Amino acid sequence: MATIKDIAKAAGVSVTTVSRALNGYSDVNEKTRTKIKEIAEQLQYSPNALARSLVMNKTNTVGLLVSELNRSGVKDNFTFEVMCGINDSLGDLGYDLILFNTNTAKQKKKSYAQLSRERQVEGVIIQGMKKDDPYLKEVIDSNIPSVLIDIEMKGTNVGYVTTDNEFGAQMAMKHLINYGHRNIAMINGSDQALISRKRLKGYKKVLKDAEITFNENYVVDGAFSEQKSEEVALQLLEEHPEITAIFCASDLMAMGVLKAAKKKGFHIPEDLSVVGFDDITLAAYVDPPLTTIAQDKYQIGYEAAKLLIDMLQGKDQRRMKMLDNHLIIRETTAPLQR
Amino acid sequence: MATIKDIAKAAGVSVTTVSRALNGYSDVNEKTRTKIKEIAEQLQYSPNALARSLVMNKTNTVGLLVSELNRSGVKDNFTFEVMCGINDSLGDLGYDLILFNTNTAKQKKKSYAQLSRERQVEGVIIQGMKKDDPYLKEVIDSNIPSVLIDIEMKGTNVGYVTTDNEFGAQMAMKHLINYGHRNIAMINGSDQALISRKRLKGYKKVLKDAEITFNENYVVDGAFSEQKSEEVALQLLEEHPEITAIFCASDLMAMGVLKAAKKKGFHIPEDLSVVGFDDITLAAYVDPPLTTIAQDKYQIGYEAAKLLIDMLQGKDQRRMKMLDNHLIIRETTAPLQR
DNA sequence: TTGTATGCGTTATCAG
DNA sequence: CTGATAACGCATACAA
Repeated sequence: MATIKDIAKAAGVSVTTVSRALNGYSDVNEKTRTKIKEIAEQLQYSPNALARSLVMNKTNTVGLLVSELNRSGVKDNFTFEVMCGINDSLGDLGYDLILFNTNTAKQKKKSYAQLSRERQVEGVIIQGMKKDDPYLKEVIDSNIPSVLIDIEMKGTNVGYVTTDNEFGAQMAMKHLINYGHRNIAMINGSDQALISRKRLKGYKKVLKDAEITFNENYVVDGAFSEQKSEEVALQLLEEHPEITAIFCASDLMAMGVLKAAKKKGFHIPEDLSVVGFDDITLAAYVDPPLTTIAQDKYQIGYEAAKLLIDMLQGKDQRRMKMLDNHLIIRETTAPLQR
Repeated sequence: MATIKDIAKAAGVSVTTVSRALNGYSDVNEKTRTKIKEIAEQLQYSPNALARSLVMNKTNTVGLLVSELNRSGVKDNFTFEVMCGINDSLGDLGYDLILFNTNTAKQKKKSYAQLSRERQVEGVIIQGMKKDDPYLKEVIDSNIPSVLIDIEMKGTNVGYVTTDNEFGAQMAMKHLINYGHRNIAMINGSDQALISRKRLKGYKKVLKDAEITFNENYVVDGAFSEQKSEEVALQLLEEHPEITAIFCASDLMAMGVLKAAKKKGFHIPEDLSVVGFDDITLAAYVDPPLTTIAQDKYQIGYEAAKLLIDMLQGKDQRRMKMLDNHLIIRETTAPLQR
């Protein structure tokens, strides 16, 4: 636990000199510097980031706020991959990442600004927050630089990163239309999520372009849940036997549809084509492997961190970043059988 | 950015009094306290954890060091689930978690002790480290309280959390033996991992108990890799057609075996029984669903954090924790066909 | 080129 | 019950 003081004493100089020598200032005798460096090494000195941050008013630390980072939601590795991207990006940029441990109970006790200020983070990346989360308003109102993932909201100090959900949905739908499908249903996530609205928009757009009348009964809410989707899909297929394809706003929901189809004795993809969204790891492993719109989750995280740091440095004025998705054709889609 | 000073000024008292009032000391007039609290609220005050840590010499922060927290290794959610457990546990205990962003290049520049001291963490949890990682020695040598996950090493300030790998392997093997199998192969992970040795030990133990001679040609190295396992399994099944069951030291490797079996036209589980280890999310989704030894990954993380904090508080003398595993029978194992 | 003094925001000691 | 003062480890303006 050697401090700058110990080095100063050992080297017979003042702490000032040590500080400057170690931080590469030019106005220090090279002999002195080498001597100090040697001693520092000997003593296994490493600067106390706390003290430094305190005096410099700069922590080089970013907070990560993940709603409900717990047992649930482990099934899709979305969160984790984003996190890896964030971590790598911050590493490249010389920042550290601190995980905000919070939950609804704690949120009531401490405001967003308090949480952030307490830990003296320079900015925060926020993931998995619902649109109706009370914290969201605080985020916007606070002047803490923040980057939201998949929530398109901007403020003076707030930016976001997302993928092109609308175009992604269009790719999925075009794929189905090209395969001759016309009675295409959609299992969407909750309305609360912006991505749901975007994906619905893409769905409608393609229908319109293909001159297919939009049927609102064809769009049901799967709440981003596998089980819920299984239920609604079962009902949907029951009520509308003419449906030959389903576009799902997430892979997890698509997996629910697959289960529903199996229960009804449907053979996939011959009797029903299914397209998912996300390309979670499971997508390639379910039976049959899922055709889906792949999001580059790692990249989302990487760009989010980059955007945040750019914002901190006043380098980014747009405060948003939209990434491309792409279609992965596996085995849950097939040309329409006549 | 209100500080304790601002409050003191606004309340017309000294900073000392503010500090004590806010920290719940008894020796402060209740009237003064309420007044101070009001002002604090008004000013949206929250204490600067940095300053506090500096003077108290206590950061309430724990570091998490994950080897290669990047794109690779995302396939199994092991790391992530452990992390969730750590996060929750630390939240319960009032600690924060900071992610150490490190890689081999950075490790060369900065020692473990330096890394830890720099960030002033009170302790570190280490996950996914190989036994031959040069950092490991540093961990042991440093006096930084550390908890290793799945590396059974103890030191004055070093403890570990693991699951009962030997017994887990025994359960897997007993299951196969009970099904009548006698020619049971094993695909193990790399020798570098302690868990591999433990699992091998369990494998041998059960063979011995069942009075089956151990055949060293039946044990091959799958390097914890799906692809490598597919290769070695293919060769194994080629050379030893008498084998009717394979115990794999990880689910990922078991998935490789499943692929190999498919290539050979084997029907699972009729022609070959397969047992995995870990119970990663994919295990339930591969075709057919994998019989495996489940580890409670979340719990591993939870206990690791708990152990670390206990160690910090001098509460734990044993410095180790072993968790139970359990067998999950799915559809890759069946009674031996005669 | 080097040293002295000051301050970052907080808590602890001790005197009043 | 309250306040002045020192201290934590470091960086920096200013003086020498």
